Amino acid sequence: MLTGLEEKILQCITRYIAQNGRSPTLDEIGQLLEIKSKGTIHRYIKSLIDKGHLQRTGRNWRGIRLTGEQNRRLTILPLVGRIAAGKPIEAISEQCEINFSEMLLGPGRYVLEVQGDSMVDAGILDGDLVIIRETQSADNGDIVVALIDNSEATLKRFRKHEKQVELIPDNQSMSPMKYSADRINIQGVVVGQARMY
Amino acid sequence: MLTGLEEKILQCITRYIAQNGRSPTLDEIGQLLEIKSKGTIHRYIKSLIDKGHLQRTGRNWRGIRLTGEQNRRLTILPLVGRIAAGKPIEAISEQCEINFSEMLLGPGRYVLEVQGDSMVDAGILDGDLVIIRETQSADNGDIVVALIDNSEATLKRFRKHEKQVELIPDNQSMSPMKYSADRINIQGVVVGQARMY
DNA sequence: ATTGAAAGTTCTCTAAAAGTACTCTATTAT
DNA sequence: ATAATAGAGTACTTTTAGAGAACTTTCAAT
Repeated sequence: MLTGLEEKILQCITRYIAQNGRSPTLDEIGQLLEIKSKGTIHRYIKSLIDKGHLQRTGRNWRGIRLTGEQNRRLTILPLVGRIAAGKPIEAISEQCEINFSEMLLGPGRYVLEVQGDSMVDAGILDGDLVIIRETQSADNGDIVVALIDNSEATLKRFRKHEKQVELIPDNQSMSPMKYSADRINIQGVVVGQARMY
Repeated sequence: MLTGLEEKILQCITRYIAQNGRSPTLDEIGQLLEIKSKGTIHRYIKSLIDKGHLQRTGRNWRGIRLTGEQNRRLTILPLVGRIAAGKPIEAISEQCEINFSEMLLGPGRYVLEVQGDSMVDAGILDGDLVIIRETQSADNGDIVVALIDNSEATLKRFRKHEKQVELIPDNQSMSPMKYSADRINIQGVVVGQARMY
């Protein structure tokens, strides 16, 4: 169980290492978090080490390491910055966090594993997971789970015309298909996508 | 059986944890429910603990925990099946759940926002989030955050040769680059990728 | 090898915030 | 009537957060 400051310091160290490739000094942490006493920082670093979230390499300066052990049940990760080829990691000004729980989970949601390449140009590959929000309607441009003639299911981009519905694969080697609206049932829309390595 | 207020408090705490990743203080609960006395809140929290719907970790601040079931609901979604073009959704035989917490989160991890198209063929698009595990080493084929000459950061596929390191963009219109091994520092490897719509 | 600045360690003191344990009151349903 | 529920409020304890002084260790420039 981490206190507020412990959490802040841990995230600050994680960010610093990600951005600079080495760990910060106590004073640098103090500067980033606007704490003037390095004694205070040290106290919390120590308790983070005791709790197994950090470790020290000998007694070197900048000798803090992240452990990688110790399972915290967390749902929040620090958003450290933007990475683009040929530049240093661009730090994000404010302390920013990504809450996956808030992002992806919610009532009426479920996960499907994607099979096939019909959406590769949208960055949805074979084997990816898509998070679906259950709904009967969709907007133009949404990626939907559509049921055709109550028998086939498919994942396609949705476009509604006058009395027809167009299902568009995001794959240059496949062609869009048009159906009369009454043959298509929307089962849900894609609200997220995830992949593990 | 829960009383009306007990129910309200339990829901309030569950929502707070989902949104903030940590439990609320008594005063915060009071604010959300427009109850002025934290003594009252405390009384109901206590009875919820007695009834087994909540638990406390030690005597910490924000030390309220959800018990098993409710806690798991915050990070898991049901994996319903596989979807492929032209077939009904193929149900997955066993009850299967995707636990995003286990999958993506953990200590020593952080998130970067990807800028640019260097990994599009790997399904990592401009604006996607990648989850990085902090490490100094990588295996061939891993997608890594590499620091070149301690100044540029880049996201590329990693391949080690005898004394050289090759950084390969997954993008047909870009070329791989080779560097002598001492110019390259691995900062982390990609363990996950996520996108929201 | 010496040495001084920078970094880390160990303390003590203070105070604000959070949790705990009560008492007292009002409302409501049985 | 009375028991259960809901709420206010007060007094108290514990935890967390922060400042700062005094000390030791590390590192790099000479």
